[in-house]
Amino acid sequence: MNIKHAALDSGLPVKTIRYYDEIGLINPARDHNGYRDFQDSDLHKLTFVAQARSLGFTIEDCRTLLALYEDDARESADVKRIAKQHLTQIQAKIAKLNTMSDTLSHLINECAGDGRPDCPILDNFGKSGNKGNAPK
Amino acid sequence: MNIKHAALDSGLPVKTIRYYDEIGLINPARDHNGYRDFQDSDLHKLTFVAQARSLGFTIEDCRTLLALYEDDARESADVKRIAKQHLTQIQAKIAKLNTMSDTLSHLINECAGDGRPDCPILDNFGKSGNKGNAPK
DNA sequence: ATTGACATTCCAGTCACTGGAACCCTCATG
DNA sequence: CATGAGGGTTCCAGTGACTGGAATGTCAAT
Repeated sequence: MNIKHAALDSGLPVKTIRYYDEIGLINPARDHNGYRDFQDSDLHKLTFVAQARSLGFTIEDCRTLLALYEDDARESADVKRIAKQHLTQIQAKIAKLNTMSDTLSHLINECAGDGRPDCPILDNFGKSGNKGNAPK
Repeated sequence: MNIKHAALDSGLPVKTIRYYDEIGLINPARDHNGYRDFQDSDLHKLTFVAQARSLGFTIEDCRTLLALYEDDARESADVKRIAKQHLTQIQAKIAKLNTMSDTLSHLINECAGDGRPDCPILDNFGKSGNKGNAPK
């Protein structure tokens, strides 16, 4: 099966599949002409990674998860731990975005949005308010 | 005022301030020795950008917003429009993350997380489920 | 022989920094 | 006066996960 077919089947762009090959997530066979030749097992891996990526797992997580997927002696606890960690990160992101959304919504509501220069949004940005930030 | 002081005052890392100079967000004066010398106006800009960035605005948005901030003839409608667009993007991200969170929570709940290999999380990843994805 | 649709590799760019190397300046101390 | 600490400077490379483009190769059909 050629790469275009693999792309259509997995739902991934051709470029991305080549990239996954380059970083060693997959390792499809090659034809006499150097073209990649995808087997069902390669397709499964691509689908797997596509699913994991769509849930926001990093490539490195995908690598680990793929290894577990192929390991008959795996313990589901390992998978669950990775998933839980990732969920925590997602929820942290959501919390941060919700804070942003709230602040921004409030400012937008206050802003007349007309032809005059007065603007609570800009006013707010001009006032520090984040002095406590640790610059690391 | 030296860069370290500007960093403490603005809550931004020194490196980031140099970067903002490099990309032309700020343009502080220089001493005889080549050191940056920050005025109050530079500090205001840094604080402004720090605030906008903390709400997730891109650097390019910050550039536009800074220009509006300094434009006495601005129209608040311009600011509001940018803010609204950004809010929409934030909310789209939140929606996507919520979907991820829901799916992942569900899978985690189903997973025993013990020493056995059976794992609904991996099972789910192995099953396409995203055939409809447009690879672009 | 040429066209078109495939495929390949390699290089550069994205975004907003961040780390590190190599070096300069200034002041206080021994 | 040499040295060291603690500022500053520039430039280069790396991050994550692709994405775009150029230059080139392959294959079947016209």
